[in-house]
Amino acid sequence: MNRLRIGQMATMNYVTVQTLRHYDQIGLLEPANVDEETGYRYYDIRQSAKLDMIQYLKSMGMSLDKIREKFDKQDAQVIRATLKEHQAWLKDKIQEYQLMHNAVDRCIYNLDRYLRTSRTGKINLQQLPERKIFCHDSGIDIYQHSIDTYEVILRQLKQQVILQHVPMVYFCNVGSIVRYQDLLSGRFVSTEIFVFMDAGLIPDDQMETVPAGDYLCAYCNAFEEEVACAKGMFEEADREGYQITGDYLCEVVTELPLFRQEERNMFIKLQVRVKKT
Amino acid sequence: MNRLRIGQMATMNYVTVQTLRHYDQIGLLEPANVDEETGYRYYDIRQSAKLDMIQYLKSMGMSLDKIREKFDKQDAQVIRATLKEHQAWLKDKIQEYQLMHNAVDRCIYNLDRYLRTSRTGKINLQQLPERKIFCHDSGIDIYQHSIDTYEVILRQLKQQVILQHVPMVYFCNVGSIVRYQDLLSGRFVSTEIFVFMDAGLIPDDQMETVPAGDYLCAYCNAFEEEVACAKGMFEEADREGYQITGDYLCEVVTELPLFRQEERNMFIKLQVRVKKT
DNA sequence: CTTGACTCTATGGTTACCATAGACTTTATA
DNA sequence: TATAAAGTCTATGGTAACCATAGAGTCAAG
Repeated sequence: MNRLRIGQMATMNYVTVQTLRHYDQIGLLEPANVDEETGYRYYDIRQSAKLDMIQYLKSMGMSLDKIREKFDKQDAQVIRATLKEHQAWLKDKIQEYQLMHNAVDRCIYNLDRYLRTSRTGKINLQQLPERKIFCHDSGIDIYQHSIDTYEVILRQLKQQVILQHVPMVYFCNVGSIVRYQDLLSGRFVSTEIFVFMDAGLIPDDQMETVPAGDYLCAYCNAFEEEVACAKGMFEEADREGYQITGDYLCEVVTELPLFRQEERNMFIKLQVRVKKT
Repeated sequence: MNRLRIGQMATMNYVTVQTLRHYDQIGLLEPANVDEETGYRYYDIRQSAKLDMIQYLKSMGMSLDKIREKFDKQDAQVIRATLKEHQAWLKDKIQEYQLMHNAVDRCIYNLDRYLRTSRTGKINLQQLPERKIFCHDSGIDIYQHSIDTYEVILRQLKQQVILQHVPMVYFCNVGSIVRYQDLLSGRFVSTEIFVFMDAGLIPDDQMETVPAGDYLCAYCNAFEEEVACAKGMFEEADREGYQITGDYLCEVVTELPLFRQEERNMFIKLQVRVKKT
């Protein structure tokens, strides 16, 4: 029982022959003895204990390198510390994947909204919850410039977002803002763009709050249609007796360079906070 | 603005030059044009949109291959389906890591128990919760054989466990069982070994339930000490007026081939259900 | 015209193996 | 005992998403 050939050792432990050879090569688990002439590896069944341990640690997500380190250092306290460390790493991983999962959720939600609303430009009233945004002021009015300039400003925002260690998943939900003051005085200008964020992602004082409330909303399919569509929305507000009470937001709901290749293809949602007069 | 060199494109988008070159090589994002003579890549800033999308999908955990597929097929429904599929994959991942996290938890708990109890052989009464086990009957009495035979039987259990698609993390918490009937008739024999499992891992009828209740427990450090230690425990039960009411379990709490290399080094917990007479 | 910054291709590295080829060894069968 | 079949050996190249490096060529400014 203590001269198992590699194939026997492998089948007994439900691993492949290559795996055992690999562990030998990296010095993680060396056969009990090796025939010098033929190079044949012979294992002792008691080495299964170490192999079990390897598989056990591996199934906790530990790398073979780390596992070997553990076998090298034989101090229980050091091992405990490594386990703690590894546990923290796993917790991070879980959070990371959770975040991804949420992102996919949002993506599907947005895609569905796009598929449903697709080509309509209808104006409607929506009750929207409080939202958090992270703003970037470029000092340049995007309505005075082409899409190229918009791209450059977006790059600036992207850098800001990455510097804040916010994952890229959030970057799909950006927008621009026209301030209430400017609206009142008839200036449709926007030098600020933003990205929607979840609370807790970055310090609160870095974020701005968009209040909950009634919003007049409209969807449109292209950057170029926005101004006309917004104008229509403001007229509708007037007709229906709504009074504008806050900033105007242009939210990029979903953008699919999937369809029209190589260029931004935006589905945007215009929104402005109102109250019934 | 539409003849950005690779370095400019890279810095604007917070990616490395190599990454862009890599995306070009695999045909995921090709530069707007390439100088045929020098091979220099020139990008258009509007290609940032596609790059954003790539980074966005990547941050959802999608592989570049899958992303490219998405760009190839341009059907929104197909994309939706892929997203759903990816979401399910992420959910699996999260569960997987959660399982790993629990495993590390248990491992640390066991290690601590080992470090605290280390060399004592004291007998004490513990209230233990209900537990689930997965049994394997080899037909061979492990107390009649050496550690080598025990290893072979463990390999059989391991195969059973793997065939049930139970992750290896569970395999660190095994044990052997002496049935109540055998105890009563004075036969200290064990042909069955088992692994502790969580409810829901495999169909309920594949698992056996170890009832909650009062257990007389003792720890010991080696396979060879078990029988003597168990005998001491039964005598103690007699003296203290406890009546044995169920199976005897020998649980391998933690085993650290970390310390004594190449061989199983067990820390085991003996336990038998009792009631006060 | 030179210098320094930039870019090019090609190669080897990362993890934990799997797959394959071509040569050799062991075991089982005829 | 000869041969066939199965097992084993080393060496190489592949996986994913890049990073690092070497050595050669290119570009823009002074």
